[in-house]
Amino acid sequence: MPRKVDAEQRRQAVAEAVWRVIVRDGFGAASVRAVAVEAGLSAGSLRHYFSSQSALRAYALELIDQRMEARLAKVDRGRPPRQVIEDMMWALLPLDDASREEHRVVLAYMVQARAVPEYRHTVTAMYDEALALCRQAVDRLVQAGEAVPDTDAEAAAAELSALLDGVTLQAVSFPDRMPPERLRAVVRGWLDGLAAG
Amino acid sequence: MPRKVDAEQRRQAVAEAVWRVIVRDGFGAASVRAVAVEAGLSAGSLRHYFSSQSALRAYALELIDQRMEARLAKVDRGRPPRQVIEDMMWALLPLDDASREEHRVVLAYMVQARAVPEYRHTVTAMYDEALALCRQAVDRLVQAGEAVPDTDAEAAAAELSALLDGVTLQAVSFPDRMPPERLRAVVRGWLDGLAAG
DNA sequence: TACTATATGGCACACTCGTACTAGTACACT
DNA sequence: AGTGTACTAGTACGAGTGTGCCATATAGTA
Repeated sequence: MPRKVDAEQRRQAVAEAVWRVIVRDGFGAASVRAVAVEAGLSAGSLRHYFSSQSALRAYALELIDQRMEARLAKVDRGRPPRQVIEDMMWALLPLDDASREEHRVVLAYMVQARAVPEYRHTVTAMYDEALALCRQAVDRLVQAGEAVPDTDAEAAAAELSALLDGVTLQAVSFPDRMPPERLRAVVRGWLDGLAAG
Repeated sequence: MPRKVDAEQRRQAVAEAVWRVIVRDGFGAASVRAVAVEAGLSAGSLRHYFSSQSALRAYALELIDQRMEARLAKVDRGRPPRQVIEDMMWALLPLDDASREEHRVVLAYMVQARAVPEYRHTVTAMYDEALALCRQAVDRLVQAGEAVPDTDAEAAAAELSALLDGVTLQAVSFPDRMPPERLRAVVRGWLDGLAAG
């Protein structure tokens, strides 16, 4: 018998199957049976890892949040401010197929969260963290002299946060209109604008 | 019996019922039966106006697109450029409960469009029109001397488009974090920044 | 070798789904 | 008055849903 640590790996594998089904066929298609097939299990077997469908979906959301935070934590902080900030953005923004699919999952949950209160806490926490990150970015750029001193940090952070959500939405929904190079250019352009005043 | 013009009104009323169900219970909850109840009809009766569920959902998307374009067309063009541009933005952005719900519907379709190719054309057209509108806005501001002459209009339009999508997404998903005043402030702040260079 | 916990798959139940079909009603036109 | 069209409601069917239940298999332990 696999030990407990393997059970957690299996739960994660099932959650990743949830992501794939959501990306391929939409949130509503993530039925217990469809996820079980995607994960290579039977529906009855899946229920040994998740006692209900809502528990399954909730875990899949929690896990994607953890994965994104882990990716952000890996960014090397020992570089120039502007470089660290850009690296953080590139770690969070949908610049390749894998992260695009991740953000599609997050967006699907964000939309569903209005009908399913269970998702609201995690989804709102992700927004708050993104906004806080933007605020830190602006503060550091001001402190490093790469932004005009009279910058309204609060307003600039709100604007940056909206800009990042916008390019993310566009890259996720219209990947041919917002490819990685264009996405990077938009973000870099805004940061340059902050420096120029 | 009601004549044809009344039948079209009924179709629109049913489509609005679709919107309400999507906003309240999510896209997947817009079943034929649920929409029929919301519209005050029987499921069998609803099928006399829409031959299938996909036709119903497709019409509900087309109609919301028409409604938004109509709202945009109503903006008075005979005012100073900056005013006209702001008025257009306020006509399109989710600044009250009604337009917030409209954008929730659009966002739901945008997410579903990845699984249902039928929606892609309309949704992509809406994006393209928004981007074109941003491009026009930047051009007019440059022409009116309310933006620095060396502005990269293409890049600025892309940035503005992303910013608008971002504040829309935030106002729709986190209305308490992005209330109308804050949304207006973000947009005005960006336009001011364009003028300042 | 037994025993137990974990894991797996299959089945059954009540429910909802889209849709086809039928019957009945009300109005317009000849 | 008769005929046809538009409309409404209801029912039925097959498919898919979440979930409870149970039989089986495997691996670790006494």
